[in-house]
Amino acid sequence: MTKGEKTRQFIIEQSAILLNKKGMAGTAISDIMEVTKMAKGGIYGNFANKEEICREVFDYLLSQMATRIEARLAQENTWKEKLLALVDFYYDLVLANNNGGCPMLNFGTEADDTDLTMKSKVAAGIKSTQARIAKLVTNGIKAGEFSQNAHPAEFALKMFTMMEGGILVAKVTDNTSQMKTICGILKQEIESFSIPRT
Amino acid sequence: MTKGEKTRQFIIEQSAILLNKKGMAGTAISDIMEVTKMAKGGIYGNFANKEEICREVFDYLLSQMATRIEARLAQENTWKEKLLALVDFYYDLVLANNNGGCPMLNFGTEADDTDLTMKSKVAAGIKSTQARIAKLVTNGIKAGEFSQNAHPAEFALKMFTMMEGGILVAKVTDNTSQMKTICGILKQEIESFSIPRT
DNA sequence: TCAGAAAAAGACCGATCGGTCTATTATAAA
DNA sequence: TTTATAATAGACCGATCGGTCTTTTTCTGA
Repeated sequence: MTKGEKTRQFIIEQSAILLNKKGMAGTAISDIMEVTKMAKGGIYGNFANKEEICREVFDYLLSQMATRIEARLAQENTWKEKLLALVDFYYDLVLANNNGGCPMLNFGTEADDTDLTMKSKVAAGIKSTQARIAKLVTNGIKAGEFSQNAHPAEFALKMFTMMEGGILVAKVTDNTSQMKTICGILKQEIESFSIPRT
Repeated sequence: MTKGEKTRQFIIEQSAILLNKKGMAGTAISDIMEVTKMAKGGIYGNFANKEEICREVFDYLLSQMATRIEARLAQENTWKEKLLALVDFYYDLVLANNNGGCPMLNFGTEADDTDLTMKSKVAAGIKSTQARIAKLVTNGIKAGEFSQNAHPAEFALKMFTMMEGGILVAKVTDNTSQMKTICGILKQEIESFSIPRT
């Protein structure tokens, strides 16, 4: 990793939460200068323009989430436990920390009518997030943990949309009680298609 | 209604979709001048600042939705039909038209970390939207259309969050199929707590 | 240790930002 | 029709925007 690559990564990491909170249009290069304590030349020596910083920050935030999720799920032994842990993960990661919430929600709502490139990046993120959930259900069915009647894609859609909606509610109302209820509903649904251990 | 009040309303109406699409930070006064075909003095003669325009536009978008919902629900006779119509309404209004989507989602995600005033306005909107859904369920229970086991607040939370999440997915992926699935799931759930007519 | 290259600083640029102010125009009551 | 008033146009303001460019500093390999 060259010095340039390190600095580039440093800028991305320092700007990530800022951009996730204030948005792309709401974040100025001067804000990024402030948070990185770098001069403008240092920023633009590593990025062509603001758009590029936004794109890389979004990629970073998504891959960071993915990494943390993988690590968390690896601790669990059954697909059911992994799925339950994933529910908790969203509650913890997105709300407990002061991160600005889910990047797919933030960047997605800002980009949907204005930024085609970012929009398709978010679409890819949503797709793989739902695929991750669906895969856990599918594996659980194969392993005999879940009923054949469980619907992987449908549950993934339900879980993803409720989580995103729940994050919106929690952040706007400054109250996590509804998010807790949502997690409870989802866990109950997971129980409902689980096959009791004999 | 004085001329000033008319112009004020005109500016709000013309700017509403623009602001809902491009966001508060992403919309410049020059954009509002363009869409209203008014000069800067005309805008600032009617509003103290950009924030005030944003606030009034949000109020307008919410009350517009409320009005349309009331009108649509008034056409139905039973609480169940009203509830089913509300599901369809969100699908139609928010996605079919090129409106920029749900203002609570758009303004909420932008404001949650930056704008306390707007944030509490969105919180109020979310609360009353959920209350509207819950009320339909409660009335349905009272009228004997729904089972006593139906949970108004929980269903309202589920429906609201799935809808908002579904709108995000639909807008970002340019595809309404998942939103359709969500509506199907919700309608099925409404059926599940409905008492068959004798 | 030093020379060449890579990286960063910061002055600078034109454009645009939100917002103000005065001159002009439209309105409405007398 | 006149006159006071309300409303709008548009020139203007300083600040800030994203981005460039030259200079200075830092790094690195010989």
